[in-house]
Amino acid sequence: MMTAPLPEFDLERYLPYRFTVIAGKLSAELAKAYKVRFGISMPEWRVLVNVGYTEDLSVRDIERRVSLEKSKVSRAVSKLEAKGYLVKQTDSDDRRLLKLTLTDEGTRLLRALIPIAQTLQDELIAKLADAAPAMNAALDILMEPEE
Amino acid sequence: MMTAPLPEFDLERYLPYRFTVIAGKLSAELAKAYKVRFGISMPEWRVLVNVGYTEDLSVRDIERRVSLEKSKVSRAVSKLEAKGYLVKQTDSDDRRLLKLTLTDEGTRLLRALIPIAQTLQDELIAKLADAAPAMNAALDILMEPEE
DNA sequence: CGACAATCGTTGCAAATGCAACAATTTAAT
DNA sequence: ATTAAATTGTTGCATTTGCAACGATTGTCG
Repeated sequence: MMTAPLPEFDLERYLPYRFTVIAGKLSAELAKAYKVRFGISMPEWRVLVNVGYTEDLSVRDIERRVSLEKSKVSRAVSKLEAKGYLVKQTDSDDRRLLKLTLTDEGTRLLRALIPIAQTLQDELIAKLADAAPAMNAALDILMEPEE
Repeated sequence: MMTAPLPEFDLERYLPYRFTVIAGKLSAELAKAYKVRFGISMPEWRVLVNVGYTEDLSVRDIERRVSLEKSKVSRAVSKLEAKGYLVKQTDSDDRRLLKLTLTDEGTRLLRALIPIAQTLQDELIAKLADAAPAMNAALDILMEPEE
């Protein structure tokens, strides 16, 4: 007995799949460069950027801003602290919170990392050419939180 | 002594980051539905789709098509086999290769999974509205393999 | 033919991940 | 004020992941 035919479906054009593949490719390039040359993982990089540009962030703040699970943030922060790139202080107003601050060494590291990220971004934009603005508009829509 | 200021950088607008976040969101929805209702993981889903629509695929074929590491493919295939959704046969022409085929039960499962995926896709397209075609064009560019 | 390289799929193992549980602290409720 | 509920960051644990090594098979080149 034959089973009924499958409905049409093209994985190659399927959006969640496409995003996963592209995200993997894009992050892999950066991840490799950072890991090899600086021993830094993607979660650590994201934490660094956040702490670098905003003062006295907490783990929870970062979790919210960067869609990074708090356990991931916590571990990334601990590693960065162990490497001397940032400092944890407990907030005196609310002692559940941490105040995270880059050390000078952390700032130096971040200043080395950013041009690499920026170059990759520039290459992508160049590759996309005309399509870039429309794509960014689309990404804006997809980034906004569920209703 | 002050450290030099950081170059400008906006993580929120950074493409690899944005893709990672969006990919995570989109896949998470599907992954949860599939895991809860069918006990199927994302790698298993991708394998199912591929085997469902093309005859006698090998592990290597799937790896190539779906940017899924061969160890991931191998494990997904084994799990699907254990659940009775597909069958492995060694290719008689080249006995290093496997010929993967869905069982009837696997076909039934896939037929249940597809509408769920399709609905999600349709919602996304609706949400994107005008931006959809341009975004797909951009994704095409980003999907193509490195030079 | 025969040695050597290449390819396929699997597996071992260390590292990364997700999730729930937890202690510490703060907030809310009665 | 006292108890209960909620929040923050950490950690334990099971699962997943990535990567290299491996056996098995096939291809290449003398």
